[in-house]
Amino acid sequence: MRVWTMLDIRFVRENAEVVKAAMKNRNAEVDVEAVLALDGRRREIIVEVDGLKAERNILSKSIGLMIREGGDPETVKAQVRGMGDKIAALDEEQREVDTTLRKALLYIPNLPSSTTPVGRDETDNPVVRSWGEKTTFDFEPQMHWDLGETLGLFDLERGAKIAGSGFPLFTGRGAKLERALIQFMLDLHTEEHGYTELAPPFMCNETAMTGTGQLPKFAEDMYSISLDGLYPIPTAEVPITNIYGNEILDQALPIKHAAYTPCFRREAGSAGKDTRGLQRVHQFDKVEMVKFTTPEASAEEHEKLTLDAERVLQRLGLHYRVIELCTGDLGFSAAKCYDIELWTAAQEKWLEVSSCSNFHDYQARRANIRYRNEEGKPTFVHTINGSGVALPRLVIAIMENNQNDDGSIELPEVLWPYMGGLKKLV
RNA sequence: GGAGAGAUGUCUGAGUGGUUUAAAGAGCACGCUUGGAAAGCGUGUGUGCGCUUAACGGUGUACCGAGGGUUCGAAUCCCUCUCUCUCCGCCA
Repeated sequence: MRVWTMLDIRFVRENAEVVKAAMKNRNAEVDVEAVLALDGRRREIIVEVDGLKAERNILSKSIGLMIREGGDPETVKAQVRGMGDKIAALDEEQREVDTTLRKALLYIPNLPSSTTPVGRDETDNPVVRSWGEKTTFDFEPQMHWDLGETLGLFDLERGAKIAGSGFPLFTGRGAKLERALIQFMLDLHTEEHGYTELAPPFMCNETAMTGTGQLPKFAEDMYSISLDGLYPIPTAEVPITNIYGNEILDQALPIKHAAYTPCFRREAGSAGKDTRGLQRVHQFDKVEMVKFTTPEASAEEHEKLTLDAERVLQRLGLHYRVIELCTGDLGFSAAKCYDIELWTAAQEKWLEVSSCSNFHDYQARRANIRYRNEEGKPTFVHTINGSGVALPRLVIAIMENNQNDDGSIELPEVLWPYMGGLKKLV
């Protein structure tokens, strides 16, 4: 049985202290010693049971021979039957140990990259770079929830009526703006950045959700359709990464995919925080980029993917900054991560619109995605993904930064063709 | 939702309880042959988990859609499930 590993169990065995230190930097409580004990017992059992099976195979063959030659195999049969009982017992114990070990391993987060800054929480995240400048107003700027209502771009009350708070209903030109932004971003990534577009399922099964690391630990963050064992996706990362699950890829790397999907998040535990308007919602649109690379190329491909996301914001003329998450703030599956944040001049704060992560081989191990290295040996790929970008906060930034004193909103020039020539929301 | 057929290695495709140690063919790799190539001939050709080895390797075990079961022994028999195809029903 393949014990799913997020961390290479051999690596953990040989570098226990490194793993312990990494978990400490993450503020993650992980019992490495318990894992090592299970691993040790597992290997003991395998040595013993494989030896017994080898013996049994030889004896079983001799029984076949005896029968063919007219001998009486009953004595040997009885002997082998006894061995069978012992084998069954050991097999059973191994199954239990495997299950326990696998479960423990699934709850261990990835090791941060050696280049990830060590820090305790989000206050230790360094700013890597920024682009553009803060908008200034010579009038009192309005918030997007007021602008949107006045201009008829969305109707949050009616959205809440049919699905609940946090399920926005876009209307008229607001709905068209969503579609325009999606199309603009997909065109940019496919035509200029070399990504192949996908239109994946919007629901995934438990295996896929486990492959990318959402399950088992973050089940409460996900919606679930228990009757069918499905989960509405929290990000396109889940379906896209898992399409190559249990495969040995024979195509050239990197593989680069981009896709639009809606995203569904319960946002458990964040109730009431920054939820006004479109800031934090249960369903939102997003264009996602996913790459599969060799370990050698992953660091560079991660930087490039981040730049691909930034290009979206540059074309839209929006002021942003890139921060790097420190070890204490890093997501569960990520080894290294840049967040891109948009400035909104009305609320005067930064809004996260993209998270660009390098997972190293963590997801590839969980989902079993491999390629053949130069020696022809199956090797886990590295996976990288990032939003390119998420819509609601992007819409907020466009609305709040581009507003005029009469409450109208200037649309970025790159969107004009996608809005049927419309340049301004009045 | 109902009925039927099917799932074997990189591919095609044999295999209904014991030299299956998964036939055969194709493909691929290497070698021989050749001025070079083709043909021909020969050799090799998966994955996981262990043990062993400095390494190359060696060795054991498991894997014939998945998971259980029967048996001394399962690709083969039994049960459950998944997926694919065909027909019917329903439906955008």
